[in-house]
Amino acid sequence: MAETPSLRERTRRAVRAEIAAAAMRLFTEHGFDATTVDQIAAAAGISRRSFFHYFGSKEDLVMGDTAAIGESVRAALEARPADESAWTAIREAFLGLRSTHGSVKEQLVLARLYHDAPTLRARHLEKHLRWQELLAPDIQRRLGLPATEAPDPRARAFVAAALACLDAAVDAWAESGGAADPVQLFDEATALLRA
Amino acid sequence: MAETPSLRERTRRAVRAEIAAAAMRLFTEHGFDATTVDQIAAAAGISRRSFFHYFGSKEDLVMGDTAAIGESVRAALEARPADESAWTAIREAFLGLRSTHGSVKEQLVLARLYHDAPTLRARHLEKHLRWQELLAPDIQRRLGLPATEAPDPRARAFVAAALACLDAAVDAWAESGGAADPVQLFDEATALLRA
DNA sequence: GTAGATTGTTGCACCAAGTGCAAGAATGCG
DNA sequence: CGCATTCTTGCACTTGGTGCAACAATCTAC
Repeated sequence: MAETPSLRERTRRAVRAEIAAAAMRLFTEHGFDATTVDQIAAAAGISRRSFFHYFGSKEDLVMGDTAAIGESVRAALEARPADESAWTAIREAFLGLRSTHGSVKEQLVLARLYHDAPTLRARHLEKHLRWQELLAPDIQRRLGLPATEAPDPRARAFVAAALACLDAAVDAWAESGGAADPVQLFDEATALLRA
Repeated sequence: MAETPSLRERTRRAVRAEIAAAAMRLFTEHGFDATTVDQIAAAAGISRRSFFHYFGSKEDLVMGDTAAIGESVRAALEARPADESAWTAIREAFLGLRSTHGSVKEQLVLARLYHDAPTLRARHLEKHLRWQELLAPDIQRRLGLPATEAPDPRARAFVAAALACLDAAVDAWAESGGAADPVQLFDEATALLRA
């Protein structure tokens, strides 16, 4: 099943990983916004132009393939039992996100970056907007709303609210240095919304 | 009460209004992102450099003083009866937003701009992040959560969810061309969250 | 009205993120 | 080995945005 990637593909991935590693080093040291693409390229031993050959933007270094991750969340959501409630289903779909990216330590570093780099925060929120459209149709069904061409605003609001709970939970988890339980934080946040 | 502004202040405001008007004309015609600052400056009969003397950024043309508006929402929220529920209080505080900006027609144009200009959407979401911090303390009290130094993540999630409902409602209202009732849309969205 | 301080306007140079293009170097593959 | 493909790079350009300094306009006090 695992098609062996060509040598070119393998070296390409290796270079990508090297650039990303060099960038993360700089980001954690000087912050995301204070690090320029020129510095990253220099640290990775490539030209500025080549950097943009590997990553479409500085944000891409941190964010990964947001479209693919969004798709995986949608798939996880749609794989939940059809009669499961919207809240439960989206909760379980979100849980799958924990395993997709690197180690817990790396996730903490990323969460910290997201937390204090304004441009990253903005991109993060834009990503959630796209996810909103992606997840809304399934949620719309689970909420008992009739299927429509464009997503029902109520379903969109629901997904956005769930993502807001997720963000708040991850944020609080990052601020606690990894001590708090993000799943519990999420559950508490959603519980309070319904009270 | 109304301190007469100096001549300087009055002309400054007049110029600001002129620039904004010229910009809105270009925005509605070519879109926000496709309109450059140079074009706006040229249309307003000033230099590019002077434009940035009046507005800190292109987004400022559309967004107004976000900090001040956020403050007004916070004030409205805190002015609600102390025993009012979080949902009701924030709903009423949001209602005050309708009267602050121009006519309904202008609001529709703005909502449309927000809807299809990615950079504006991003700024809009960043603005809501700041409002989140602003409104969280009061909501935290209304939710019966103990007061803390940094806002409780549950209160932040609550405010973010309410803002998400507001956004969804305004968005759907704009898409309907002003036909739908945004207040009703908001109420339906929040009701569904609690079900 | 005029002198002087304040404020507004503008051009210039600069930074940072991107993008398109085309030349040249490196490299995988037959 | 040679050829075609791909990688890398430099260069010029766009767009938003900032700091600086010269110059013009205007307000104020005498």
